[in-house]
Amino acid sequence: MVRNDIEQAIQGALKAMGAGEVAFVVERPTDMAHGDYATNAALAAAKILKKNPRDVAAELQEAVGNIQGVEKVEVAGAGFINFYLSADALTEVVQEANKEGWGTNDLYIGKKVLVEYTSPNLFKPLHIGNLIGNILGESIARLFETSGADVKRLNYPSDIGLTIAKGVWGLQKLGLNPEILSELATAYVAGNEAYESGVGKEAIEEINRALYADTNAEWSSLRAQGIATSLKHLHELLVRLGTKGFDGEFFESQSGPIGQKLVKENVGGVFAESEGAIVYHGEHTRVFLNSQGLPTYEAKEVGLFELKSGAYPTFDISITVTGKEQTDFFRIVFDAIRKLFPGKTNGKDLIHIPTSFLKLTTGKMSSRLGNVITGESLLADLTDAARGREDVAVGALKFTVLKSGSGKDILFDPEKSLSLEGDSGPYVQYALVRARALLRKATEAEVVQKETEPSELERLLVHFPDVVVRAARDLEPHHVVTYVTELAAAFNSWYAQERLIVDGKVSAHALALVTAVEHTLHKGLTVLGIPAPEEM
RNA sequence: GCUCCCGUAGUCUAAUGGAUAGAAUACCUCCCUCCGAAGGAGGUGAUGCAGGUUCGAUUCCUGCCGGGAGCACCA
Repeated sequence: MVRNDIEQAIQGALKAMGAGEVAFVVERPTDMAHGDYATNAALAAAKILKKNPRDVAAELQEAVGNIQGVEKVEVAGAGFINFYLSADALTEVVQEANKEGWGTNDLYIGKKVLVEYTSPNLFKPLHIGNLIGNILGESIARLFETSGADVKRLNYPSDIGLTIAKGVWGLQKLGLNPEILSELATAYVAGNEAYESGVGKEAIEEINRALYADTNAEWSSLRAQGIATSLKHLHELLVRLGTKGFDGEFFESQSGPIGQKLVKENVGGVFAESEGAIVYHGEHTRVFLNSQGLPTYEAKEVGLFELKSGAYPTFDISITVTGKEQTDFFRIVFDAIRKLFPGKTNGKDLIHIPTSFLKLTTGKMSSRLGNVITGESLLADLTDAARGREDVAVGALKFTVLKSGSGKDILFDPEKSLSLEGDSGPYVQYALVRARALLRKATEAEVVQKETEPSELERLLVHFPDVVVRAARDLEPHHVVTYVTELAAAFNSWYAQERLIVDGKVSAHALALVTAVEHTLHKGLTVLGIPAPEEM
């Protein structure tokens, strides 16, 4: 790539000038008028060399000499050096963009990465928060894959505990069918109300204990049937969202006992007893086993790590995607896990990626089911808005979730928040569909060689691989969203001004260009997990 | 109270310490006899406040104001 050549030329020139240690970047300028690449090397070196930045820039400009693929080097502004690619180099980029490996990189080559996401409670209806985690996690997994990693997708559903007991209570009390999802939801709501109001509290706690101990065949059976129904539904919904299947599923009913045992064995070491509970004294104290000796969420994470590292002992990076309110929790729990498993965690990254809250605009919610919007109903409403196209609806939802940095709150107005116009999934999908329609038409046209001026499109395409690398490095899919939106806008603008097919003839270069745009939009959407429709 | 996160056009949002803070939406003009108008061209409009570091600050530091989250037996 030309960028690497530029970097090396600058590095060499700096060295010759006695400023070899200076840190500099070669990046895309904010404005295309400033060229295809720009560097701050002169600005950075000026201080060390005790010279005027513009003079240093002029010297550097001289020293870098000719670089293959660079047509023009200019000094601008306070001391920036701008590089303009030659028409040949841009043509080469278009050729590159049409190859299979376009947009892939080797940032995580040879790394094994575990991405845990979605992780719902199996007796509660899947809500928007679960969807957000799934959407972000899937995109993170794809970013790793496109950067060379061996990715394992993991799901960690909650299949035991008070919530499950509430559902089982409701199923039994109301005589509902655990094989029907809506009845499962009704059972949970009823159980939750009974628990909150106090009338069913004792009965539900009894069920909870019996489920843990597996001492009541009827209750255990209701639980098992409910879990099976819920899991089946989950997997079906995730297919509709475009999530690749999970490589592994670990359940809380497994992690609990394992974590309990591990914590118990390390009292006096990593853990300590305090007020009858077993705690970890980290940045602040957290309870791992409650005073009845039962594992808390913390201990279950310990058990989960044992399960994960047992199934994938050679992992390099372990990602957990959950709500951002758990950020502090994971800081301490990961700390405890490192102390408990020094050998298994040495040299490995344990990373928590926080998902944003979806803030619901008030007032509109009372007419809906309870006070949550289910993933199901959201998708249905969006599909209606998208004229019956679920792939467009999924695109709109995913785009909205992924377009801003992770952890930032999303304001969600069910009536209008998920726009299908402007900065949106459908906008990008539409540009792609247009490009594809054009390419279909062009198959009937005669291809001719014709001189064409390089357009803004080529100059945008250049940066796609760098954008993917940055997104993968920062674990921030929104960089890709921003880029893909920009490319779609540039293509729509091009489309309004230019004609690809004139009198049954197409220029070979223009055809390659449109193909490259199509390919790049497709790759970009794919890495985000957004559907790329043929027509709409 | 302690800790962490966040304040950018009316709204939503981008900017890896860099050039004239970039989009979208809403609002106001235009553009479908022409490869798909879920589109295109143009216009109005923004860094909470006060200091500091730097050649250069939306970005880093300090204080204040405003919002959110977490802080012992829930997950």
